[in-house]
Amino acid sequence: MTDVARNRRPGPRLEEVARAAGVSRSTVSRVINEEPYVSAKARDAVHQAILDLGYSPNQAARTLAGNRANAIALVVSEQGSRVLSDPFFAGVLRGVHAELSGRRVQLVLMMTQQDDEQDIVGYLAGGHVDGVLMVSLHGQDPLPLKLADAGVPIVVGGRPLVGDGIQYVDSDNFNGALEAARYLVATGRRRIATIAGPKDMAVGMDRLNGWRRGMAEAGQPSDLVAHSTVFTPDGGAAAMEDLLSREPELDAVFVAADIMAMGALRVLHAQNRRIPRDVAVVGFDDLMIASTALPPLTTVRQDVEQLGRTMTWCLLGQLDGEEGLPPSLLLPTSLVIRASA
Amino acid sequence: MTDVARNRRPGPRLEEVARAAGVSRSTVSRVINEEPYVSAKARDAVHQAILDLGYSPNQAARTLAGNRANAIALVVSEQGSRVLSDPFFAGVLRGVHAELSGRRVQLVLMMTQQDDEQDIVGYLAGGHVDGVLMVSLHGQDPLPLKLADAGVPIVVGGRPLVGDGIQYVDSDNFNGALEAARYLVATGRRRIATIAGPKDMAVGMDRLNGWRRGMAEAGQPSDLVAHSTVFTPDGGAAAMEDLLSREPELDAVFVAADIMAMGALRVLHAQNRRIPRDVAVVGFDDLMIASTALPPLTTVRQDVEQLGRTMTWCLLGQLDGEEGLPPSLLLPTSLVIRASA
DNA sequence: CTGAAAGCGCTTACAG
DNA sequence: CTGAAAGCGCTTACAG
Repeated sequence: MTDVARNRRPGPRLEEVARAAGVSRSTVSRVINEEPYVSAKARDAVHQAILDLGYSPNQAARTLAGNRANAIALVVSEQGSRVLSDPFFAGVLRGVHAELSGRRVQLVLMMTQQDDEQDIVGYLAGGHVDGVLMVSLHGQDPLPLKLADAGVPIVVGGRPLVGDGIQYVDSDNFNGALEAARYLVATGRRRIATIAGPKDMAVGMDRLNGWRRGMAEAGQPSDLVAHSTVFTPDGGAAAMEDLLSREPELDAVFVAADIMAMGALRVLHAQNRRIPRDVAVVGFDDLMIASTALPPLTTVRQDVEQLGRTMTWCLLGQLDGEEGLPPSLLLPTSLVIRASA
Repeated sequence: MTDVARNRRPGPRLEEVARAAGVSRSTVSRVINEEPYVSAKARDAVHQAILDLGYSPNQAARTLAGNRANAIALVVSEQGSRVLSDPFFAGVLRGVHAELSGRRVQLVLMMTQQDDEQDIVGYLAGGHVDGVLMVSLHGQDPLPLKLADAGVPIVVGGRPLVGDGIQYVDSDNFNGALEAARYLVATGRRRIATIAGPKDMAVGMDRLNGWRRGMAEAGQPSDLVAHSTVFTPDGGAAAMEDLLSREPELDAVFVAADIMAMGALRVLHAQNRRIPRDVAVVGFDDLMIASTALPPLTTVRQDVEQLGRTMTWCLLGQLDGEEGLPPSLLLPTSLVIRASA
């Protein structure tokens, strides 16, 4: 292991602050932890001493004595480290950080590998963090359940496919897709297809089911479904080709992710279909690339940063023992109408 | 503050492991820390006990007793939280994580706000982490220097403009730009412009100076410089318009960032310049968008993940007190030739 | 509202 | 190679 060098901290200790303020260590501790029942006089003296001495409490000692880590982990369950470039992850991270700012809670970032899941559970259950935020890319991940079983407070981003009691926050993928489907129907489309995501991810299934519901409502067939196993432009392109060969007359496609929509647009262009005149295209996510696409993509926006924020306050709420927290939360989406549909 | 709930860890302690293995706590500690001078017999007994009991050491206690945090911080100095979506940051993070994996060192992510710099220095100098990795987006940031002064081991990603003794790792921006300039000269371009980055960022100046050197070598003028204050498509577009109005006859442009090159391409297309026939375009970074641009962008690739990895082993080396570490490091770039030049 | 004292779970000289 | 004991810097009942 890395034998991290000794790191002598020369700063003042609680003891010195107490002496400078003319109070006991207990009182200094109370002031630092913003506990009630400290006289204004004592509080002021302590604050002044802290300022004068440039005191910064030792977190390890606080954790050890207080049995509380003042840190939460953001665990990214990944099958390759490319997740980090994913706009979804970046957005969540932004939200988590925003929600944490101003609170004295540190964020520890962990990425799971295939092999070290045992270690991870041990570490996270070992009290090194107070709770866990997890974004699970494949819905079947057993980690959330294991952690919950081990008594670790956890909130998952994106509906997990396994684990009933686990609190999660997700975008309302079903209703987002339903709204997209209704919009296509309302604008006169009569042969509407969909490019769906992987079947083992809740996000994929929820969006597909929303679209299906929309078709059913309108009395339209819902046979034109092509699944892509990956959220990539190429996956979208292959699915689009498949759909076109099965039904050359299709006049609309709901693509369950903007990134796949890029591939679908490419194929439609290559086959000289005019967008939206011949084929209307609606995406999902509202990534940056949606607005710069040709033509600019009509899409269902999800607020990923809000997802991160919501996950964070849910977890902090759990930790604070707040009452009346919802078991899970669905965040609204909104249809952003541009030129492609 | 967030009063993070008590988190009773029910797991076994060192004490129990020692009892189960029939040795003293000291010996267990030595085994865990992989110290020499432990008999094979004792070692095996301890390992077995750890396994049987599912023991996971308490980090806070280790940190407190050992005066070592077993954690490093990745500090992102930001003026707005959009950094997180930046491919540069994502790449660095990926590299840091890759290099850390397998070592028992945690990564704590921190983002600085304008107002809390005092706190940050206090925290980081307070022994909560053993060292700091920092990606500083504006070169003038005083934080690296303050941390170094406070005795905190630090490695900066991207050459800082202030602070002499600070170890940094950067891509070789100067030589990358020089290679781009030479390529344009070699392919017969006679009126070569550049879109440079902000003057207060080392990355901007280094790439500009590399281009200048290339012009000087070829005996070509280096007057066609347009600075953009931001690395955005719009910034690149404005600079391109400026250049075109100053010199309608220009036949090449080296753009100091792919993201700005997108804007430059847009303007060139709008003015009906054929690329590369009328105007050759070379970018820098080799982002994803470079290969999907129209036409695919010839660009200087920098390996951002490698940057993150290198920063990390430099820091770990510092912490381990390794000898012969380079004061700073420049990573090679490479010209990726596509269709735009 | 305040202080003395015990204790959190480890590491590390020290002595053997 | 091993163990007994001190100590890391806090928090928290407990008693006042």
